Amino acid sequence: MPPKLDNKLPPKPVRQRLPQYLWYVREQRSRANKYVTSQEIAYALGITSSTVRQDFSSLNITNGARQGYAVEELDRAISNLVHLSKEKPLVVVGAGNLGRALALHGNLAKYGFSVRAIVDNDPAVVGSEVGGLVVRSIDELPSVVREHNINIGVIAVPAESAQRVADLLILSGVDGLLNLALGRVVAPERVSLVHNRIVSSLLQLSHVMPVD
Amino acid sequence: MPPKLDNKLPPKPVRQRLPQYLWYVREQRSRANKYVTSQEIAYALGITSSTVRQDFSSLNITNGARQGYAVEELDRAISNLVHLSKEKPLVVVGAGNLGRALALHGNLAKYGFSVRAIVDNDPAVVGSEVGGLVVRSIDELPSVVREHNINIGVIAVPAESAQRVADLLILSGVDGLLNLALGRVVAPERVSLVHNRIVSSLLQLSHVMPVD
DNA sequence: TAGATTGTTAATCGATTAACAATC
DNA sequence: TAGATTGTTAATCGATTAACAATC
Repeated sequence: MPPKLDNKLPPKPVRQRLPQYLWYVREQRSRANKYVTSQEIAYALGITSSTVRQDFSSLNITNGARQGYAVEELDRAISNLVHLSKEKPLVVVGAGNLGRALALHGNLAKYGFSVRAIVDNDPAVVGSEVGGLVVRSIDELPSVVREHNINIGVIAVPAESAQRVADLLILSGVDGLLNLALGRVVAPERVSLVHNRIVSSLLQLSHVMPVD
Repeated sequence: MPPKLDNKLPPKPVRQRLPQYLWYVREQRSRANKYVTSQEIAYALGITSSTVRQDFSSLNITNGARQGYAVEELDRAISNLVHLSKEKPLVVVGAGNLGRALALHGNLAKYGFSVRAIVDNDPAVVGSEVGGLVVRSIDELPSVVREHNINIGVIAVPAESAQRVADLLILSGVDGLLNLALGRVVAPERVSLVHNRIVSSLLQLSHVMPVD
């Protein structure tokens, strides 16, 4: 039996926490801290140390049972898991405020994401420049995707067009979608789909629905 | 015993779905559909009809056991629950790309959120205009919050400053925080806090961590 | 009424937490 | 070694789903 070749993806909540783990670990590293315990991490992220250990258990790192996790090794393990150093080319559909903000968003690059193209359906916008990229027509989407080996599409269009754009992206060969629109989007099994909606987040603020 | 005065907040996952319910219901309304069943809603949002009914059960609406829910009544009930028509003033901290996109984001208004002010700590940015608002200095935050009766603060600054900004917002009297930064943010019990991180969403795309 | 759909209880599923023996 | 911290199993918690009697 091989060592431990289970190539299973960590469950969604774990994947959600990975970027924060990474951020915290780097923070420690930049302060020249060599070790960090599950308790410290837990406190910093507002979760329990048990969750931290549970999450890390699949990481296949050396057991630092006396002084906690070795910062450097942790960094490497997590970075590796999220393919941090691998370029992940993406296209932004919709050159409105949100689309532009995303294209200019510096943090994406830090995690290996690279905005390779931005497209829009408004002829008045096509041809204008956003962060060094010329906005191209949505009609060119298929060729743009092919050209740049893009496999992630970001949907930053009004709700009504979200599904249409999704279909077009999938047709163009993308296999991952980030939907920023409120609209309904469905995708076939083989395409992974994540929703991120600012308005929903705001409505989650519990005091928005006061008990009084 | 009074009718049913349990003033309990719906659980977080329900709150997450409310905007989507609302969006779908309005969609139907705009098509002049009078009734909608839990099955139709479920299909549209990619969840089960059981979840839909479970979520709606606390809504205190008339039982439309034959033809489903009355669109108009649903709309009213959900809108009411999320205080859709009530103005919810907010301040955006950070006039970078993300902050500006948010301030210009039309959808916020549709849900009753109103960006009343935007502040930044960079003197070069203070004084410039974003969507009809003049960017003010972060030093003025307390008075800005008081002036406009703001109770929601949006954190759109680099990770390193996130906690500092949060503290300042809380001190200024805000009781809800939306954190868009990757950094760690903690807040006292009485302040509600929600995180929304684009990078985390992107990393959730499962194909970013391929099994091969 | 008969048929369809809800509202609600109970069963299932999955994630978080607690606990503790194994490890350094 | 003794003490601290991990890795992992078992217990708990909460959300989703299934099922079905109540309702229109």
